[in-house]
Amino acid sequence: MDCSSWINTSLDLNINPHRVRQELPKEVESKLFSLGMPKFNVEECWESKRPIKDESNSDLEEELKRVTAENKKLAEMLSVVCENYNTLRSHLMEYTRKNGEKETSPTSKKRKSESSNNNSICVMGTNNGNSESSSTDEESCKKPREETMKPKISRVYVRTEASDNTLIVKDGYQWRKYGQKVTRDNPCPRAYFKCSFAPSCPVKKKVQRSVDDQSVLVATYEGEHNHPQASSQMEATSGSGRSVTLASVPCAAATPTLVTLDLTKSKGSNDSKSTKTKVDTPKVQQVLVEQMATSLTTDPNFRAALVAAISGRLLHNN
DNA sequence: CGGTTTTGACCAGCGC
DNA sequence: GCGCTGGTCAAAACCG
Repeated sequence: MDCSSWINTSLDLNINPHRVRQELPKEVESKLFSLGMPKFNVEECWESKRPIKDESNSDLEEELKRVTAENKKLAEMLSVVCENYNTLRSHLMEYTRKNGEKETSPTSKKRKSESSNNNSICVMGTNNGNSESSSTDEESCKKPREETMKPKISRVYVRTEASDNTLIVKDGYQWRKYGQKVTRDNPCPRAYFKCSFAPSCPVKKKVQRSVDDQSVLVATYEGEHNHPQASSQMEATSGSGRSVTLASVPCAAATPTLVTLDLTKSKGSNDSKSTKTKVDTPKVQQVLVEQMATSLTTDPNFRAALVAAISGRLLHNN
């Protein structure tokens, strides 16, 4: 699989309000650049919007209202983006379902069934400790007979640093490694994990590096957790390592509410539990991600609002 | 000291 | 039946 073309779609608006002004522009600029947006001079934005020191209170209040309105506008745009994402995903599900019908050749053999029983695919990437994910979390649509007998299996692709040799995929749950094996078709060892948060939790996880791209970890989950996620919030807010939970987005400095976009829990309205979700074709994943990125980066309103919000945020925090 | 990781041994399924 | 392979077990080592 050629994963080198995966696109970083992370917005990562988790701006630390206490960060000094000089640090932020580079980070924000790099994030926007990773979205394909042309570089813009944040300093200019900053300078143009920075209030005069002896500005009156009325001006500050007006500025506050403006920033609030921008935040509201951004929130609306975010909801639109989410809707677009769900629409795209439903289209993807429809596409994969049509393709999947042609290749449903269930086998009774245990080992061979593994490759044909992957009904949920997640794609993640890491970038400087921040994580993003697009995921589908569907129920199996295999024959009911098999569905009742086999645990739910999902597969997650995690892009890691090339120098990262660990087989750790931080997904908010607590795992205990119980085995490691070198398989025949992959020189990299496969690690076996059990969920250790709840003793009765039947979920198991296998983690192995991709044969084609060893910077990509392939985590295969078997079963469903029978307990709440233990540390998703902690993982999301810490921003360390690889996490399934998407980056958090604080809304305002005065009220640091976290909006966690946990796409892994998207068993919502657009999900069809009877939809087959075998999405092993990287091209399909790439097209999906590209469409998402394009829909964001080509929207001038979104760009303008984002720039205004960031600069306004800097202004507000100063 | 308790939990986790490591790692060799063991077991079961499958193909020949 | 035998060998190969993937998955699991369990004792020892490790770690905080």
